Amino acid sequence: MSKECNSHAHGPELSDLTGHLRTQDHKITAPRQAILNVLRNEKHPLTTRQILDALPGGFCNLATVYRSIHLLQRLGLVQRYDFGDGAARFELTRGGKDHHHHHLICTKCALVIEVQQCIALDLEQQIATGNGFTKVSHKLEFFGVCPDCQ
Amino acid sequence: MSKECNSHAHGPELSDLTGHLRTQDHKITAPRQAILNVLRNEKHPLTTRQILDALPGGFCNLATVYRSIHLLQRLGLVQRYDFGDGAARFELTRGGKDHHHHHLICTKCALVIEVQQCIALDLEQQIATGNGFTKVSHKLEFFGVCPDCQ
DNA sequence: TCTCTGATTGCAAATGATTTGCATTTAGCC
DNA sequence: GGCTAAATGCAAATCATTTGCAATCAGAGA
Repeated sequence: MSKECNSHAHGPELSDLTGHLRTQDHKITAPRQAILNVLRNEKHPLTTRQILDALPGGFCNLATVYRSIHLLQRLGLVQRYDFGDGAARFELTRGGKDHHHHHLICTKCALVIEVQQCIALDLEQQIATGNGFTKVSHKLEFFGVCPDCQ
Repeated sequence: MSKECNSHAHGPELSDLTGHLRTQDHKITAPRQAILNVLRNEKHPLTTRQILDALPGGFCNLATVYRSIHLLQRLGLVQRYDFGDGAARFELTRGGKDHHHHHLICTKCALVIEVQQCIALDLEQQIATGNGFTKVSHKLEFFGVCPDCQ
């Protein structure tokens, strides 16, 4: 099948991918590149099914999307989000691992807005030390009804 | 089967249940009372399966647990939490709807610690007005490795 | 460039959480 | 005590996700 995936690459992530993959004994395959490109063109988290549908017809299997996404997640290139429905969503990690953000999700129409502020980091540290936990992280998402749906 | 469910009732929630249910044309059934009692004796959120297992053998069906939990949730008596694994967890709403809290979960052993502080409420309001959203809520959970698992 | 080998993929079946259709039972009003 | 809509049990359906296995492929080395 024809590769449209890395021909019009833009941004630094594709080279990140190749770099990260290579250093860890993983192969740079067409599905992985294609999935990464889908994520690069999206500004909101996608479910695995949405990723699959965004790939050119029959490009790869849903199982491969799952496996690739998990790999990218392990490498820190992809971030997982949970919006409270049963499905995990994935978004490209942009601007380094430290740049984290949250979302405001409309419970009626599923509109997603990025929330840049994060106030939980201080509390996170406080909670970590207060309870003797290490490697502390947090998940924070906001829900509501957007102007159009009110 | 013998009813152990509301014989040793303690705390205000059971009367809350009966009150809430009655005013909305819902029936007070043995499964609903039993499920509520399980939740009253637990201080951390439970999955539907854990609720079922905590009920005396074969007391009711898993489908009934789901339906009851959803009803209790709609009535505001039960709160849903997501710990990032695939399963929803449910906890009794204590001390009125305003008393909300979060959790610190060990990613190794699933130990759960309640986090009383909540710093997201201010931000929640700010985000609501800033984006024109109404009925804004949020989900915030902390994850880490507990002292025993380090 | 050719070969080799372990990593990766596709497919289909398994798993686990959750929902649903339908016939039967039951709570609570009369 | 009987009636009726609501609730339950059961089994099957649905949806997200994982997994076993045989076929394929990327990339290192000849």
